[in-house]
Amino acid sequence: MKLPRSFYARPTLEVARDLLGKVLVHGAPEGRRAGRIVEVEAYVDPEDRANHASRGSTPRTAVMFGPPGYAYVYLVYGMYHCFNVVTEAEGYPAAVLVRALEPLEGVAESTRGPGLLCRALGIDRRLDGADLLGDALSLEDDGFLVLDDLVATALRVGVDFAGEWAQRPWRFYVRTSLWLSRPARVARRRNPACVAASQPPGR
DNA sequence: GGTATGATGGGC
DNA sequence: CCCATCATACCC
Repeated sequence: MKLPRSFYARPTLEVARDLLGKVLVHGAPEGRRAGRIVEVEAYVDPEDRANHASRGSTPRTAVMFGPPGYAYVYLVYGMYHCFNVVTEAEGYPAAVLVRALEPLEGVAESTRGPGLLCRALGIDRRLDGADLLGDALSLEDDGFLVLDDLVATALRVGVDFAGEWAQRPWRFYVRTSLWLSRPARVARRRNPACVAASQPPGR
């Protein structure tokens, strides 16, 4: 079932954590494309320099100032799109960036990264401002549960320019997933202990 | 294993 | 000029 509006109208860090395990669905004309969310980042605070809305409302960021449960989709580095979920009450600009999906349905390319997953699901700026309770783009709960023990936090990727705000541990991911973004996979190789609990005991 | 760099185009 | 990225080239 689709997540209700009330799911999104909450503190952004709670929404980010709870988005892990939910299913992102693009109801494209060519068919349904879907994946399970395994990695996200929170853009929580209007003062956060990494938050696109920290310089006020602009044509690009206006949707972040609107009601929760809508898509914020933008072009990044001229080549890729990024998909975000607008959170909090109307007027408070915050969002969660979806960074990686486990492919579920109709997916032929990699979904391991925010730009790649948009390409794989066919998400672009035409879906900016889409209502996530609508048919084109939605988030669904299929009953899959991500236990707290499987959730790790880390610094957000690519926001070094944001000064002290870059030090906030506002990235959340399923630490055992095979489908994380490249930065998350590299970090895990450097610190295998972060998946130790997922290894079967003994042989 | 790691870091550096260019593609590419809209935003401010 | 700035980038909420990614693939590739090259070096240890």
